[in-house]
Amino acid sequence: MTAAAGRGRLKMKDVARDLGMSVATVSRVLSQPELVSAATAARVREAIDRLGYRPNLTARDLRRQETRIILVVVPRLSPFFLDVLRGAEAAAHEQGYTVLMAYSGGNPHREGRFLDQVLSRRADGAILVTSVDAAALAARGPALPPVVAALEPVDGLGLPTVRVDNVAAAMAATDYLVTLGHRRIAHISGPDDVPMAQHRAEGFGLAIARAGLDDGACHRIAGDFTLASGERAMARLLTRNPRPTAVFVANDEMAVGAVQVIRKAGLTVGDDISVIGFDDQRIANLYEPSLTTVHVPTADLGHEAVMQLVEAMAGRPAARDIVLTTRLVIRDTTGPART
Amino acid sequence: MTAAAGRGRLKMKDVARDLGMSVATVSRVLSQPELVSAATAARVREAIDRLGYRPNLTARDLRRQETRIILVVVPRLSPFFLDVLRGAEAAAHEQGYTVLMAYSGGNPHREGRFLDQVLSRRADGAILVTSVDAAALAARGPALPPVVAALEPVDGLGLPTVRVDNVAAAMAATDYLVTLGHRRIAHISGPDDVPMAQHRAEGFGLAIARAGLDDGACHRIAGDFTLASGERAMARLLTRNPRPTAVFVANDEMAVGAVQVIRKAGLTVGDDISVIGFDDQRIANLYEPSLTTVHVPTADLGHEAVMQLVEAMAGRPAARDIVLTTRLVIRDTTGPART
DNA sequence: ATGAAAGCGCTAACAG
DNA sequence: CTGTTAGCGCTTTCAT
Repeated sequence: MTAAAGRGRLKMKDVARDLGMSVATVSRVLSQPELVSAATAARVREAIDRLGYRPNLTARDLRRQETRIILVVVPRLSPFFLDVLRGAEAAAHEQGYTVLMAYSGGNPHREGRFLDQVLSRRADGAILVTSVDAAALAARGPALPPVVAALEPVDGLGLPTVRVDNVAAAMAATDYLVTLGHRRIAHISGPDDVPMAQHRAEGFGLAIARAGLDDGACHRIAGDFTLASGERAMARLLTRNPRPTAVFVANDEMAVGAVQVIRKAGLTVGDDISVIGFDDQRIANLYEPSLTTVHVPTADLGHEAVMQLVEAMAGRPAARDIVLTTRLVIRDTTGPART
Repeated sequence: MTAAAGRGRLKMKDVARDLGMSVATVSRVLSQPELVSAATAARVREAIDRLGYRPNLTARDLRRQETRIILVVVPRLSPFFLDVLRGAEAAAHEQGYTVLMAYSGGNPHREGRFLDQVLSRRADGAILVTSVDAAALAARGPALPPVVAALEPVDGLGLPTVRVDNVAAAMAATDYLVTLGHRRIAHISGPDDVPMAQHRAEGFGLAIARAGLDDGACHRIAGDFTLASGERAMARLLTRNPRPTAVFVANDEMAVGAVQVIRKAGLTVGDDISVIGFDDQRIANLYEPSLTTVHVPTADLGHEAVMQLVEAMAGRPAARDIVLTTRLVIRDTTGPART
């Protein structure tokens, strides 16, 4: 019993021979049954079942030059990206495509390898749910496969993009804190080299400047989007004197970490210190106190990205840049600045 | 630039012609460079880069009869399954395989279609992180591809399995509540038709019986593993008279829902009512009060499943049934029964 | 060290 | 309606 012995060894030829027919007829029963007489089709199907034949999709793909597979490349396996995937999955199913997901770990090298899978026709197209290094992508040569960027644009390649306006959303969130009377607002950002983090930090900076706040009092500390890094950043912020009265955090995970540290320090969140997160992940509404945060339509992003990809794969000109709307969801971690 | 027009359709033949060589030589540079002179190899690589050539993996797969791809089929896109995927991903990477993930939605039909992908040689093997309908699987014919079941066995097919002992773990959790003096212990289970849910419920029943508790006072209500269903189930349990003093819940999500309902009812969790969850997901430790729960080594399950699959694909006899250990993690939602 | 040629299993003209 | 045939792009003997 070697591995090969158990595999789908039977070929179409074997089925044809069993029936005394040509492989073309068997193939037609599988691909274009309307071209075959009902009686013949029935006989063929019976033989297929009886023999346990399975078509070799690799051969079919090679011949048809398409796979009906969409590859979704995600940088991390967090619930956030899962939501995007969920939306993509639903749209692909509607369109008769199968979604396979690949995990890049944010590693440009691995990201490139998955893109090669598409370039090499193992999938018809790809969605990059990530902020890829544009240089790494450009290095893959002039011949990019059908690719749609989701969440963040990939600079300089003119890739169709489905995203949210992180800069504007971060500004709106910061503005809200200003409206509440806060003057010393800190920002816990994501990694400096991640475009999404950069944009959210940029929005923060713009809002601070526009409000005319003292930039020196508005500290910025970088985390890495994990809860633990949010805790570390907040712990450092609490040592500043005077300490901030509000913190805008670049995602919900870090925001939860920040809230925990604030509470452990004996301070009251939403009163002593206000906190705003980003993404509106499930935990934002689940945690106590529930988190004021920026809602991002993750599933819609995935759904729309697939629709754009399907257009692109069909050779139709896709919209270059689709921006979905975010909104600030006000819950329990924000309140007026105490004077 | 002579290359610009190519648009990803370049074939090996085009590279060979550009160099005045045969395709065999180009192929060797890519697959078996040691058979080619260093000078030739360098020239070929230069041309490949210059022209932006990418090999067609579908053609290669067809010829080599292998893809080095492992398909991981998950029933739901929850963090729980993500953790399993994470472990699988790591192990596959070590072994030179690429993991692609497919989402079945628990739908046996779609599960079958993904299995067909493997049977049809689009992947070398698959891991079913789920509780598949054994009948649906058996119907795929005698020629099953290399498949390993993770989390739950698939009855009657003798599939290699990597799992935890849900029955024993559920018994241990329930026993702990008995030890604390609880006599009216309820169970919020998962869907009746999901084997994992069945096993956890079975363990609960065995523990209740062994402790000689009044079965009529130990209510069972089925949820669907979502937080909202845990809330609904707990709300109903609170209407029972006398109401339970402890609840064993089949996963952490539902347990969190249950805890929220208990608190909203003005009762104290861990004092008025004890709650035990299952899985030890991140939220179990994050939520306040932190959740007493059964730790499941999710990433290890994925890792071990891949290792078993690699063995199976190599034609080596894999272990039939690997059981990883769980352990009860005692946190804040459990306490002695009040007399 | 390199080239010529035979397929991998399937689909799609093109003929009957 | 069904059969014959020519590939899809690549790898791998078998020659040289």
